[in-house]
Amino acid sequence: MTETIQRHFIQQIIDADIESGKWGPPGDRSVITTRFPPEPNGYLHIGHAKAIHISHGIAREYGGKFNLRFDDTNPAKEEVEFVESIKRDLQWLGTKWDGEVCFASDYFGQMYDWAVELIEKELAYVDESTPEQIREMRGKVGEAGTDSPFRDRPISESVDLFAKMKSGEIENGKMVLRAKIGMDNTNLNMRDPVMYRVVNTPHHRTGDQWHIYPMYDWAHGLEDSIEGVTHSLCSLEFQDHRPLYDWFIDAINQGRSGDNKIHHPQQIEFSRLAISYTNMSKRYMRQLVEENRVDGWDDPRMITLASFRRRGYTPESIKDFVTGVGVTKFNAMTDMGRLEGALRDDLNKRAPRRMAVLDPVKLIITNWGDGGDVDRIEQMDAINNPEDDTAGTRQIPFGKELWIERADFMIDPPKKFFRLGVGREVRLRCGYWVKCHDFKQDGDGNITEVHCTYDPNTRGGNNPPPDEEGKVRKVKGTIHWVDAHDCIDAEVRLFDRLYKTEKPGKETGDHLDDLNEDSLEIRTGCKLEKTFQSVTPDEPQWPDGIRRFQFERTGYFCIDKDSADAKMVLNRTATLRDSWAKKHHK
RNA sequence: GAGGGAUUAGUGUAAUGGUAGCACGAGGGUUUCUGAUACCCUUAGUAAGAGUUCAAAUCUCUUAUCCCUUACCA
Repeated sequence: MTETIQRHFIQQIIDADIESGKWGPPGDRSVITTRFPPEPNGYLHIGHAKAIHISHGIAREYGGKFNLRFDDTNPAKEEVEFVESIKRDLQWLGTKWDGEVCFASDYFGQMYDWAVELIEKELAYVDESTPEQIREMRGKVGEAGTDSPFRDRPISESVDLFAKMKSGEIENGKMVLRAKIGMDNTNLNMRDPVMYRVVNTPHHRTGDQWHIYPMYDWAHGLEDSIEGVTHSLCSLEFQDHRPLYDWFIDAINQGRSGDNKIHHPQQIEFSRLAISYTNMSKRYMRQLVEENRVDGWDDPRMITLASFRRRGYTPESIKDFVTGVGVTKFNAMTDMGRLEGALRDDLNKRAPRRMAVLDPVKLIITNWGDGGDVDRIEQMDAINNPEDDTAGTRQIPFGKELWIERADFMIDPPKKFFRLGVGREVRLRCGYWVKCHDFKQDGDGNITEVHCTYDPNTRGGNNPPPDEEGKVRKVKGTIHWVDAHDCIDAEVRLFDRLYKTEKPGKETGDHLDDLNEDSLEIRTGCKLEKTFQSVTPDEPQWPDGIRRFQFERTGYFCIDKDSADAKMVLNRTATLRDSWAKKHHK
């Protein structure tokens, strides 16, 4: 059987480029250069992870280069905090950029010179119209715009005014530099687009050195060109900008020849990531943070990379997920469940097992003290991870009184309920088999105690020996537990989706209308096995330092940054799949 | 009312004129000291119509639907 390696459409374009020698000697793969160009105006989210993965993956695959470049062309919205968080997130993902971090602001001088060149070639002019007038003159879809009265001003006048804009003599909004392309273009982006505007705001890197800042369309292709990017990969909404991207580079190259021509990268667009029950809008996220509807940019319910990290997601699972969604031009809606699936796949293999009771009820073994040793504590062997032979074992205490999960006992259980009820027997994971004979309730009918007897022949969860007739007693269910006198109290945070609709904000236009008010449940008084914190030398370490566990039968958890020695705080990363619950919700 | 993209099982994604596959989901089963995991089985698709061709998911045309574009944001 021949294995066909599937190539997505961008890889196919690059394969063809390499064969034809478009960027260098035919067959030379190392010329391929990509970049990730975030604006430092917010935190990276899972959608960025897709973009990073595509561009970075291509550079690595071809043995080329991958740049991290901050597109810091708007000082009004950008902050150093975001530069730092973006670098941190990239490092967490395991994405290594080549060379030094790049900044668009490092190219401001070069861009300015090129802009002057365009003015001198009569391809750009300074416009003193107001923003409103410019919008008016741009026209509408389907009808042509009108020329600005400043469109044909003398070159020298534009050169002088542009210099004044640069030196800070002009107020915000009074003047812009525009490209002279044509006001009747069917593509509105091409109707004499603004190249520079005046922004008299200090820049987080260049301070007050500049008073004009380049617009995205003018800047982006030049940044790519300067860095020798071959394939400038971006999302679908930039398709209409590609003609402009090309126009600006062609305009600079107009009148140049040979080696004087600047490098002309190729922009290719792919569809951005969309996940049900979330919204990738930075504006929405910012609003949630600023209005304190969540606990900061790394609130575990958000979809920033920082929030996934805090919630306990692994970088590997995020990479697996974005790999799985593929690279196309189709506006796909990816099911949230796929992300959880990728997480479970990874954590199932790696997360050490522990026992924890989230909603505790006391279980009392009434025959425990029959030999007069009521306070006896036995140490039970427990396998740290059945999926990982190298993870070793640990010992956990077992005594007369245990905590079990409230949901594991029913007064009047249905036939298929494989847990406790009066007259039913279950296996306590790594412990003994216990049979229930009684229970206690408080005045409100809540269960307060479950009374059982244990079978000494079933230690360590093993099956008891066959009876005289050779029949082996069996038990259908296994439940988890924690020794009541030797355990740790903890706060556990359970998360549900932040939004209750598939496309937040779609219906009313305001995403806040779709906010799930019950997205956070804080449980206190949860009981963790005493040994939960002690990592045995056999157990794997997490490279990012986040401690992750599987609490058997309840899900994956990690230690939150709010934890202190006196108060343990855990986040539930994800539940385990639960076919029992699924069946009974129907 | 313009321009630019897109449309393949429920979802996502392959097949680039020559057998429509894969993954997830869903349903069922086996195994099991986690109702987890693992394994097995089942499930269902080329948006509609026309044309070119020996042959069309693939090329052409028409229609439908969805997304993007009317910032001195990126």
